[in-house]
Amino acid sequence: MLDDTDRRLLRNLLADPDATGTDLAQRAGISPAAASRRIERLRESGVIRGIHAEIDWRAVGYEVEVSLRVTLDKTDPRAFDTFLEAARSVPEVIEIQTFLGRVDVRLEVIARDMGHYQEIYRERILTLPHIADIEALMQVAVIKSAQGLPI
Amino acid sequence: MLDDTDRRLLRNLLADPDATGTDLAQRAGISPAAASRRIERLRESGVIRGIHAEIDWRAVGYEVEVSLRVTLDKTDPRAFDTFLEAARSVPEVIEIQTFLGRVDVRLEVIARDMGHYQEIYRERILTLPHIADIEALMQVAVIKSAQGLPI
DNA sequence: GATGAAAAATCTGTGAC
DNA sequence: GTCACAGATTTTTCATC
Repeated sequence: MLDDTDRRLLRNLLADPDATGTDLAQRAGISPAAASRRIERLRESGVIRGIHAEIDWRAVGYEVEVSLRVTLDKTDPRAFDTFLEAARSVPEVIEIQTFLGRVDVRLEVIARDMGHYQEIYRERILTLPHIADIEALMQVAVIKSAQGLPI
Repeated sequence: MLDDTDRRLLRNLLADPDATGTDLAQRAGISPAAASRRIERLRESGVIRGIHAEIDWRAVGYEVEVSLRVTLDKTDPRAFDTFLEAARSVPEVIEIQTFLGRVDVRLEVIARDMGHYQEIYRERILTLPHIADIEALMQVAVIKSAQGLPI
């Protein structure tokens, strides 16, 4: 369901995100038409989840970035779903990951400044359903996000 | 340094990553040429850090994803830099974030399976310099990553 | 079912204003 | 900032393997 040519396309796409389809085709040793069709197929099958712009939140006025580890109340079996759905609707929550273990969820929250963060935290985070415990870390920087990878 | 038109371009770029420059121009109420120049400027100034494909690692054979919180040895003042540089060179580390507080760094590590993870953990993570403590969480899923945002 | 070649459609970027 | 245009890029068509 994923041959060597697909892998080569993906590897180059990650290593050089600004490469054009024609570039990728050349490096994978196929024609631009074939590359175009393969990449389309990879998107439809979900291997490529999307092609997104990565924003420097600080540069657009969001100076505060916080990583929250949330532990949920285990008494309600639907707590997980209810919580996730509610968290998804908070615009300042820019990432949600779920885990296996004591910590259930990690939320990445951005805010314009500390006052704004306090506001979001009190009004939009603490009000999320089924929270048992929260632990917060202030983020300083993102150094690396998925570059050259061994696909 | 960032006017309403820029913000509108960014907002639409995040909300609809597949939109073409021409689409974004229309929605921002400017000509495609102006949009092209603005987006170029946003990239050069670092507001747009890049445009990357997001991969479903499970779909390409990386079944295991682990989030590691690393605390560094504080006796060496250069520990931070040395550690980060070494961590950056590990291909299976797909994300590095630094924090303010007890935990210094979060690493996101992917592996093909548990055996592979053990190998990476022992040979490429534990061998990183200046580690004082590590705490691991197994990731189950990523639910949301930066969609519609209040820019 | 997938490919390459070539044409068509579309998009991006530049220069003039 | 717009407009017009040249150049590049993506995508479709079609014949072929």
